[in-house]
Amino acid sequence: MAVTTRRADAQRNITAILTAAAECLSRDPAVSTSEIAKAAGVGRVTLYGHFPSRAELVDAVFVQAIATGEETLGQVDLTGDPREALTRLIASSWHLVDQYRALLIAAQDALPPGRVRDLHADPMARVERLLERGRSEGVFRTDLPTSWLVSVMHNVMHGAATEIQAGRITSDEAAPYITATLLAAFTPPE
Amino acid sequence: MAVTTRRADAQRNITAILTAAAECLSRDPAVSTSEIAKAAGVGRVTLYGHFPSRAELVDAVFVQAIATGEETLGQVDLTGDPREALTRLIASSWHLVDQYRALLIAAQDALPPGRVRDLHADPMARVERLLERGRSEGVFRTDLPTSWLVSVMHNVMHGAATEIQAGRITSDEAAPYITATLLAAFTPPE
DNA sequence: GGTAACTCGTACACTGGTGTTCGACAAGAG
DNA sequence: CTCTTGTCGAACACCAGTGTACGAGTTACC
Repeated sequence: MAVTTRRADAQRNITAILTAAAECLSRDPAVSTSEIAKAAGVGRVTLYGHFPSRAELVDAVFVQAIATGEETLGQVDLTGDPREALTRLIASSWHLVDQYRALLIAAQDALPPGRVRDLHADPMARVERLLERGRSEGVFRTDLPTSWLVSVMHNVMHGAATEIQAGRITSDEAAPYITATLLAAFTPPE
Repeated sequence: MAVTTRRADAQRNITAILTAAAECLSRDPAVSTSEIAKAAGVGRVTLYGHFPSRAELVDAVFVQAIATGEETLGQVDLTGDPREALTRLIASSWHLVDQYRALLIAAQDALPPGRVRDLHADPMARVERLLERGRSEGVFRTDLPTSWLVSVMHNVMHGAATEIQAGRITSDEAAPYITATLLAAFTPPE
């Protein structure tokens, strides 16, 4: 986009809308554009002036969320013992999962099918790489496909987010629970 | 409800609506009442004659689904080695989870909060009982709360349903994958 | 066969969202 | 200072769903 030609206040509003949308969508995946505009301190018309449709706004927010998530995850040390690396990765990523839970739902029913998965490609690849390494070193099981293990990790983390929201576990317990569960699940049988 | 006073054709329509709704909601959690009525071969007005609102219809369908599920699960032999009992339980329940996936979503955003969980109490208790027994026999881990283990089981099964729908695993692979994963995850550490 | 129960289609009122149009106004860029 | 760019609120058209009202027609039950 020709951001350079944009006037300063326009640019300011765009980022205001983006951050407001991120916050609103993370609370309620079905927020109306009106509420997002209001939260951004901007008229609804202005919002539509920058984002042609609700879907494109959600997409932009989602892309941004993935980007900042990637930044965090990129700093995690994935070298050394794969089990310890996985522990570190869980500690960082489960928080993101918890945070962007509702946003993911919003993306899933506002964006065309496949789009969500495409944007998840990078973070997914990171997990896959670590799991593959662990498998080749005999630390993680190889009797199940890597994609399945990734799915299990994903779902257990989401489950933890649900449990927290329901008040059945605390935020502090989540990471250790997830770690204990996944390390056991990924250990080779016998 | 005074089913006895109902005329025969009315009773027929009610069950037709119920089964049609079950099928439609299992495909798309957001189907309109019009489509359900159409699928049941009934006018929309007739539907509203029997179910005062969409929510009550969804509730009725959900109650029915739970009931038939309970019937299936009730026949599973949960005695003997807890690990083998769990394997049998997974074989029966994961299919139900897969089948009623969309219906659950429909229930979650049409029914008052807590209602879904209330109706799940029985199937949940069955799982808990088995896990508790396994724990007391030293076969399942006790370093994590039972409720967490139930949650993990739930989420892994739902994940499998997602993977199937995405075409990444086949229907046949699901049960063995889930079993292998959960048995490992539930095994006491060390 | 009469009657009460039920069904049907059409039509309507209502709700809550999306996206657009208009014209007046404000603010940044050069 | 001027002109372009952007903003604003109000209004509008539109869509899709829910739930209701009516009146004519049909079906089961006794």
